[in-house]
Formats: sequence, C-alpha cells, structure tokens
Amino acid sequence: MKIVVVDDNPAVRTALRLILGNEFGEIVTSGDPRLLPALLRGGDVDGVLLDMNFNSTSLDGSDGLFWLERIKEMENPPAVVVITAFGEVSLAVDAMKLGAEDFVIKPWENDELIAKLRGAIERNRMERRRLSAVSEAEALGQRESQRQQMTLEQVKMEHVKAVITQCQGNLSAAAERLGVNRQTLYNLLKKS
Amino acid sequence: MKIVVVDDNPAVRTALRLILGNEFGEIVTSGDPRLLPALLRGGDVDGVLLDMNFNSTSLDGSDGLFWLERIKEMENPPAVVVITAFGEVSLAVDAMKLGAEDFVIKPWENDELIAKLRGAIERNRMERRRLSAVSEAEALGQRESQRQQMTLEQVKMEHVKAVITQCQGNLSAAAERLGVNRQTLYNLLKKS
DNA sequence: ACATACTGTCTATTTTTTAGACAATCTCAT
DNA sequence: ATGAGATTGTCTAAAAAATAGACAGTATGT
Repeated sequence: MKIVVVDDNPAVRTALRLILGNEFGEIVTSGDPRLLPALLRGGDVDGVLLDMNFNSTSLDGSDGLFWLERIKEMENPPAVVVITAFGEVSLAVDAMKLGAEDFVIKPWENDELIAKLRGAIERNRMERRRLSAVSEAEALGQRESQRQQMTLEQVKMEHVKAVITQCQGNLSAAAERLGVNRQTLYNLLKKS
Repeated sequence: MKIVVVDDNPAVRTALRLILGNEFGEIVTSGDPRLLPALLRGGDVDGVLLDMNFNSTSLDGSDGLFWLERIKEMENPPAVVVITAFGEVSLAVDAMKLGAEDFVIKPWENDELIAKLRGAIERNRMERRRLSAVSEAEALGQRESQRQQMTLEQVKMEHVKAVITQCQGNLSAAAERLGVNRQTLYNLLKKS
C-alpha cells in the first residue's frame, strides 16, 4: 500500500508519516500540491491524504478542491481523504461531490484517520471495479456492433476459437458442442 | 418533475411546498418518513428533500440517515437532498457517502435550495445512466457467454439475421457483406 | 498396466457452396 | 409514365466442404 500525504505544515507531515507508517506500507509526503501529478503518475498510489488549506491565503478550501479535482480527473485515481482545520459543511459536501472518499477534521484522532483511510481505499476499489464494468460494456458494445460487419467466415472462426478455448483445447468436445463433425473442425483450423 | 418533501415540521412543509411548487411540477409532502417506501414505490419521483432530524429525540441525524439508506437501496432511487438544522460535517459526509446528492442547512436560501435540488436530480440521472451501462455490461457478458454454448449453426444464423436486418432485407447486399454466395444465403434462410 | 478418451489421418458418400445464366419484379430518377 | 439498373427467384453443373466410419498411435487418469 502506498499513501501520499499533502500538507503544507511540516509538523503535520512528520506526524502523519509516523502514524501511517505503521499501518500502511509506503508513505510519501509533500508540502506542495503541485507535485501531485508527478507523484501519482506511476499509478501505484492507493490513497491520498489531501489538506484543504494551503498557504493561508484562501482559507475556504478552494485551493484544496482544485487539487482534488485534478486528482479525480486522472485515468485511475487513488482514494482521496480530505483533511481540513475548518469544519465547514459546504466544503465537506463539495469535496464529496468531487469524489473524495472521506473527510477528516483537524485535530484528528489517529484510529479514526486510519480507519477512514482504509475505508476510503476499499470504497475507491469498489468504484474502480464498477467503472471498469462500464468500459467493458463499451468494449462489448463495440464488439457487438463490429460483429455485424464481419463476414460469416469471421464470425464462425471467432466462435470456433472461443469454444475451443472453453473446452481447453479438447477438439472432440469442441466439435460436439459446436454441432459439427470433428473433421470439419480440423478443416476450419487448417484454413486459418 | 415530481418532488417528495419529508419534514416533521408542518410549517416547513408548507413553506417548501410553496417555494418548490413554482419551480417543479408536483410536490408531495409528508411528516412521516415511514411513508417514504409507499410514496416512492411508483418510481415516478425525481427528487426527495429529506430532513435529518425527526421527532427531536435523536438530534444526531441517525434517523434521517436510516431513511436515506432505505431510499438509496431501492431499485432506481430518486435524487436525495438532505436538509438539516445542525450543520455537522460528519453528518454531511455520512449522508454523501450513503448516496445523498447534496446537503442543505436550515435556514436555507430559496434559490440555493432550488439550484441544489435541480443539480441533484441531474447528477442522479447521470449516475443512473452509468449504472444501466453496468447492467448492460452484465447482459452483454451473459449473451457473450451464452454464445459459446451455441452450435456453429446457431451462431451463423444469428449473425445472418442481424446482417439482413442491417441491410434492411436486401439479400444481395447482405450476402455480399457476409462474404457468401447469394444462393447460399437463400439456402440458409430456407432451412430455418 | 489398463481402460478410456483424444488425436491425426484416411476413404467414400452426401451435402453445401459456388459461378453463371435467365426471366420476372422492383425502384427510382428522369 | 418509362427505362436503366438493381433485386429476386429459380435453375444447372462443377467445385468445395461436411459427413460417418474406420484405423493406429498417443495421452490421461485410475
């Protein structure tokens, strides 16, 4: 498990590194959210702890929301738990709407933080699975529409190969399931 | 558009009915969340405004969360905007995690409430579409796996019919696209 | 080691596909 | 309406493919 912690306060970063280090595998910390794209590019990060209040200029969390959005528009984004000193409901709701998995208020309780982070990663995994089902739907749909442009020969062969695979290469069984003579199946395979 | 408003305060119900009546089509109000299953059974409700604090016994909103969960475990749940007098971040986060589309704090601002309700319904529609893509993926997957149990003959005929349909019954064109002789196509059609 | 099932290959027969041709019908733009 | 061009239904003869059946050799599992 790899966790990225982004908070502009070095003390917070150190504290979080210690706390989370025991529970999760690798902890990477950064004080600058602009490094997030680079840190996440590898695709091997499971969760991000993202502070909402950078550089004390804008305390409304809009800076944090901006980076949350950048993370969540990635291809396969990690789970994000948002962390903030100001427990504003509207900020929490906006963060959740942008796809944050959970929301923690400073000062945090260690056990709760760890639990939320774990839950967030799990939650995000489920979501990824669902999304991959969607893209699979699209892929299947494409295949389905492609099929209608294929020649009969191509359709036959595709099905033949699928059934053979399903029969683990047992040609006799495949032939029977296909409803054709075993020699016919041999002939079909010779051609291609 | 049909909106259901659930709030134990009759004054709030009246106010909401008036405010929302102009913007949305049909407004149904209820003081008892236990009526929710019945109210939503028709499947024609677009959005629910759900109060979190019933009967003042439990002010933590757990009652409201319970009903939110009941709504969201329905087959095709409407959008839910949660409304509460106590702006607790943890409550907002929990509500969002359970699938609420947005969160409003009393006293509300009319324009904001309407905007959030509209946004929630839109948001929910998108989500429904995504989910139907998932179930379509499953359906396609089933067809895909069924296909592997079909005989070659069945697969051929299914494809032949699909292509003929696509060619709007033009057999010559279908035969060409299928890569077979026109007479062959005739023969195939005679058999079935 | 034994029985069973699968493979690769063969033969002869039956079935299907094919190209080509024909008149009849359909379609559509002039 | 009419004529060109495409489509249909049907036919023939030749080419191609599928079929049942048989055979020895090779896994496979008990």
